Amino acid sequence: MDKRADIIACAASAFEADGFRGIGVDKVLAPSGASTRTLYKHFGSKDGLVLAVLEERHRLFGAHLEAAGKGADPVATLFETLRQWLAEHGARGCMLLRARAEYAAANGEIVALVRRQKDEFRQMIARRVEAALGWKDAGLATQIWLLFEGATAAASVADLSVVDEARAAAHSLIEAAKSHRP
Amino acid sequence: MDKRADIIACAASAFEADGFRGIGVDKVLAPSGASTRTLYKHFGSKDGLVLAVLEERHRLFGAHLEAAGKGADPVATLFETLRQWLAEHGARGCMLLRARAEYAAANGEIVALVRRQKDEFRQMIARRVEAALGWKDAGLATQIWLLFEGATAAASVADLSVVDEARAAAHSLIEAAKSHRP
DNA sequence: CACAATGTAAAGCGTTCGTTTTACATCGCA
DNA sequence: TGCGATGTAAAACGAACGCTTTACATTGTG
Repeated sequence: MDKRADIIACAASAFEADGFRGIGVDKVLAPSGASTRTLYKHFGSKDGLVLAVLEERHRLFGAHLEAAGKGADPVATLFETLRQWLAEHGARGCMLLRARAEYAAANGEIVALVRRQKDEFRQMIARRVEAALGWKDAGLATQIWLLFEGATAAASVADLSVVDEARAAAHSLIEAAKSHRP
Repeated sequence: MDKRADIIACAASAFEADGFRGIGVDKVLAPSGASTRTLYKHFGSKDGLVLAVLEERHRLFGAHLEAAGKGADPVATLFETLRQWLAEHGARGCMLLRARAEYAAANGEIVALVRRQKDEFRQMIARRVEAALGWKDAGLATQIWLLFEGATAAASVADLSVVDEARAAAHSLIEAAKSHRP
């Protein structure tokens, strides 16, 4: 019975739906049934909870990617995992970037955390691009990353097929790169 | 001396820096020197001001695109205008999508407005893709859109060169499309 | 001049915010 | 058995919130 993990999981849904600044701690805690006292024992502050939620969110999506494996096409797997994630959690834009934007002027720790997480994410994509291509291509890796972030953002105002379109674009770019340095 | 426009312009900067829910009307009005009374005369509510800011933001970026013209490469112009915009206004993610996310559960009118604006934006991209290609390609237009949204989001946690990378990717995709149906 | 429109200045409305505090229940372990 | 750790319940804190109101200054136009 890990109350801390329970609070984080329920809080993530609440923040996802109402934003971080737009919801109070009482409503954030309501789904988990925890009291405010327990919140401040575990996290110290609302911002502390936000940090924990972001870390867990990043870890969980990474775990999904690991579980999906790299398969024959490690880049396509990226977008298939994204589509499945969005179908399950709802498409409201990247929670990490949303938090960064809402706390840009209010909490530098959150800004720094998200920057670190995105750097890590980019490196993971670069590794997959190298596996698909046979050699490193930093520019191509960035382009795949942009398609990923674009699909995540766009899915909040369009249907999930944009993720398939991103996957197709990534495939085109990789094929073009292959033909230029075979 | 258009006080209404002045309030909107100053409020846009304030919302950009602190988010929409994370800042009070007093601080939003401070840069323009307007009183809360003037705010409620003009916009009726804080949410009304947000709607006006979003409409102006969408209109202004469209005007920048118009001013830049379509040139020889109407799609490249898209990304060059974006880079210039981000350099001038700062890269904190698309303000429209940020508002949509913050008001997803609180204000359906804002959600609907942003959806309309993004649909309009996609159609403008589709027209540019058709001009560059010589024929319509809805899938390709969506892919270019994803690169645009991806670059806008990514620039908040990376440097502005990601916009150039997005432009390069768009160029690759268009060249590939040309060669497949010449 | 008079009047309507438009603005600022500032106090105050009730509500909600993040946070702290007091009081009490439950459980694993020495 | 007893005690510390961990939890809920609920009240209360000052501050900030969105918004309203009263009072007064400025300005363009009949």
